[in-house]
Amino acid sequence: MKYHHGNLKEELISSACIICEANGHDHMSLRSIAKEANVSQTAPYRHFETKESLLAEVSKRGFEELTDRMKLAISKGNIKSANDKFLEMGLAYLEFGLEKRKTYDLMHSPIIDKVQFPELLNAAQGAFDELVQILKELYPGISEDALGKKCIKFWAMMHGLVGLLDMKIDPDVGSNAGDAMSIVKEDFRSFLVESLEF
Amino acid sequence: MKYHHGNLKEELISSACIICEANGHDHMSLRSIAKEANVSQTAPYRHFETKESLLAEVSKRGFEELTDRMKLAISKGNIKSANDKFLEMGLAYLEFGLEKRKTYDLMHSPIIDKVQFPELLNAAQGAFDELVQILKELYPGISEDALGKKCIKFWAMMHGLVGLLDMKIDPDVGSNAGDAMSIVKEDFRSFLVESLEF
DNA sequence: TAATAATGTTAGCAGCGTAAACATAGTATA
DNA sequence: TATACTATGTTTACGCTGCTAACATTATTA
Repeated sequence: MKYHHGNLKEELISSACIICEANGHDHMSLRSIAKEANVSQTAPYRHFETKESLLAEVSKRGFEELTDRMKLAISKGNIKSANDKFLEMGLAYLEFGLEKRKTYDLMHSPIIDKVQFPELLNAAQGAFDELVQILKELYPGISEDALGKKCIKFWAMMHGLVGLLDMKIDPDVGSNAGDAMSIVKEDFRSFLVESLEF
Repeated sequence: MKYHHGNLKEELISSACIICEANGHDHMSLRSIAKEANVSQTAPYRHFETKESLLAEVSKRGFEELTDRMKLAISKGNIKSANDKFLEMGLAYLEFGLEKRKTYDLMHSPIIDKVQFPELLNAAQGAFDELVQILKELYPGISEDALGKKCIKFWAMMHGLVGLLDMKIDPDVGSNAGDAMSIVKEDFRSFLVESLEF
């Protein structure tokens, strides 16, 4: 076992991501993360000023994955119309929120002051921008003001939906969350279609 | 100073409510609450099994206040149409969320497992039921299924809005949040009106 | 009045985030 | 190559936390 780990920062982050999704950010200690990496309790402080800044990194990766999923969803070959893209993106958002619920919670938790972490703010903005793009396609020629309001409305709705659906899904489903998702999917599709007609 | 406090449970709860809104639930220790009530650190354990159960009580009161505000908003003398009621209720929700942001965060925080606190679940349902009532008035003869979807949509939107607006309000406004609110109010009104036309 | 239940205190445990002092290894410069 | 410097690790320790156990006091009830 060598004194210098070599890749500790990266390992701490990915361990933190795993522990966060497994236990939730409120049952996650710096010490346990350090232990996972076979390193002393205070070693993380050579790479992160505070626990919060490590959590900020986990949150940032969450937004990056969310953005990737949203991008992927609208780049499938068979998706052509802006309407379909919007639906697929909504589903991708919902899927991420439900599959990675604990990470999603961290991403929206007030324990991290996003203003203090510009890169995190940036990553969050990246996901939001995907929605902006789709809505621009969906409502060509829409004014900036109206666009802004539509974005907020849909973003708020999707965010709220994750919270509500999570409450409603039978907790017994547990690890078999994929099935619950497929049950929800069709409902969500018609739900979003209806929203478009709002 | 008498040995028995007489009204400790109640005082602990109201102290907790104040501290929560002042510091946020994540900067709130049982010990500090006990100190506030001039009582030993472990005295709260005669009234609450765990810290979580005290927080659950704080959360419950939050939902009760929210429900009260929603009820009050639609019972004003000059409010007659279902449409106006809906608008006023939306504003009341938004106001509560922004004015009592830290409490609102606790109410939606995953650190409290609502399932373990039926009274809390009940209080949360109470607020939701207010929305259901208004939407029933707004869409008379609507099917249960369609009603459910509309409820979720609006609830999700309002919840999401609180999160978004809180991000956008200039942090410098600080204690003068009332002014920021009045700026937001008119926007929100037109925003909700537009939503109704969705 | 005596037993019991309710409600308080004191002492102490293990876990936490974090700071300070020190140890070791890799890197740049002479 | 020797030496200084920087980066990255460890050890130790502090004060705070939620919580338990054992004990003290008061209120209630038989």
